[in-house]
Amino acid sequence: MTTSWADAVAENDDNNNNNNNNNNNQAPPARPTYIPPHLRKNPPILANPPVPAYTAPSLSGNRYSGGGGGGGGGGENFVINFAAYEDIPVETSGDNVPPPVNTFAEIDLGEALNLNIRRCKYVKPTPVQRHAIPISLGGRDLMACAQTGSGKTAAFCFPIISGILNGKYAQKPRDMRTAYPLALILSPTRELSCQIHEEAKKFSYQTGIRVVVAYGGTPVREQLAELQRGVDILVATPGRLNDLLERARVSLQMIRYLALDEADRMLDMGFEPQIRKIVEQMDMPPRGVRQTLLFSATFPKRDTVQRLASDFLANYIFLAVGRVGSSTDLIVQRVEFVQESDKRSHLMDLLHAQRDNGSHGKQALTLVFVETKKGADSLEYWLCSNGFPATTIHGDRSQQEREHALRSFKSGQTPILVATDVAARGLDIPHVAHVVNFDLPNDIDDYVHRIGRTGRAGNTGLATAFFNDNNSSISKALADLMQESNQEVPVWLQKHAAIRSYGGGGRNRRSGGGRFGGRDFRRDSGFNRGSGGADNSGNTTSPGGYGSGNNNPGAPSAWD
DNA sequence: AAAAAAT
Repeated sequence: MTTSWADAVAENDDNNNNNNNNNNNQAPPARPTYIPPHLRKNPPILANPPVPAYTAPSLSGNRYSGGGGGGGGGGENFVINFAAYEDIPVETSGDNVPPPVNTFAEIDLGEALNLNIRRCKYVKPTPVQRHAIPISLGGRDLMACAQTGSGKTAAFCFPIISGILNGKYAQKPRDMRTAYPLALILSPTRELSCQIHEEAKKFSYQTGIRVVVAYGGTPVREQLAELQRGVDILVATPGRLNDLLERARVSLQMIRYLALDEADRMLDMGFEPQIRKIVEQMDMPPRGVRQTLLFSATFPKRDTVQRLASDFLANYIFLAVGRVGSSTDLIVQRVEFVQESDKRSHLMDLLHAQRDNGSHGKQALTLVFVETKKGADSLEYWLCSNGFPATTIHGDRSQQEREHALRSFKSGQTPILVATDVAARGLDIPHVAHVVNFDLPNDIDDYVHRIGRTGRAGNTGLATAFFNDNNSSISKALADLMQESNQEVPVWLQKHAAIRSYGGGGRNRRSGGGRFGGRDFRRDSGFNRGSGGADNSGNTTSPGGYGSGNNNPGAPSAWD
């Protein structure tokens, strides 16, 4: 796997972190004599490391670090088609929304962070970054909707890092056993936490800020050791964090920043109690005292947003970044009517055809989504025994197996990955040529997430769905979505959808029906809208927003 | 109903 410059230094850094121990050797919460992390470490801040070739700012390309998931792999850089998102619809609402910026230079993120941004070859902020960073730097709470890969991680990491570097916080309690992070980033899957951790480490390089990750499925010992060396930013999944909190190995009383990634998913049934326990029932400072940033890849349902916002946020700003209509062309979506019993042989046909079309002897990466963990295992077995090298990732596999499967897939060693929805969100897997929805999800947002694993970063992608009568709940939403993204909708699907919609059956429409607009439910406050954020003139739109053929904001995007 | 997440 490609090892980026930042990965290499990050590893070196691990051997050096005993420099940083004074993190915890400090007196109980008092006021100001806090030593910012970048001063703890006896500078020379950023003296040695070579700044790799720095591409001059360009309007057409923004280099991206692909964020190595699964413990360091995949840090491939890829280029995002920037022109495609100059015209992305953006909505903000709330009191006194700070105006967006057009360049990183306009924001004072500090020298160290600026240098790291250049090292990561981030040339120009993405739309979500242009809006979210000034809002966060302004100390405001934020609810942001933007798809993964749109630069969300940086959008919440930059202000957190900058805030910690500039902050004058009370000293951390002196405590040998307990770690006192200043920022907490929660995410719903282990692999996603890994990915965020990797990125946050790159952004924090040589700032003295310590980023530690904690997630389950792996021995707790090493994570405890890392925590004891000191932690400023803790990235975690809820289960393991709760465990650490109960053991009093982590205290949240110093938390200044709380970020929830995939916030809508985090409040799913089953997750919510864990999150609430962490946020409301431990020792975390209340909302308004800490700064809270919620990021969601899809537009959360109305009641979810309201609950989230009213419980976790204080005087927040709502930000929604639309999807790129034009990039939809990069994903060709097909739907085929396949009976349950024919699915396997049909998949086989697809894979054969793909192999015959041959991308230069190398089989293109194919990601196959199924509904159940059991189904994933049995399909993997069947594929393997039929001569198609496949592996699988789902929640019943050990963490080791999961990470191995991901690596093996990414490297092309096993070019077919059978996955449950654990892999649908957030995970950055470059070079997926084909996404097969072997089993369609019930929720159209999950479909959008899944197909978004392909067609990334300017590559074309193919998404094939197997549809049968078990999927009628999604037919209307699927047909609408395909229509919106200029795909060919089979007549049989249109008919199916028409039956569903007759008499108000279209309940499972894209969450939030009118998609853009009307999603900040504090209708009484100001409502701004800007196209690409160039102007943030405070225009008031009627709820429903982008009705007038603007640019197809409901379509899925390739750069999700 | 399924998936994810602590041991």
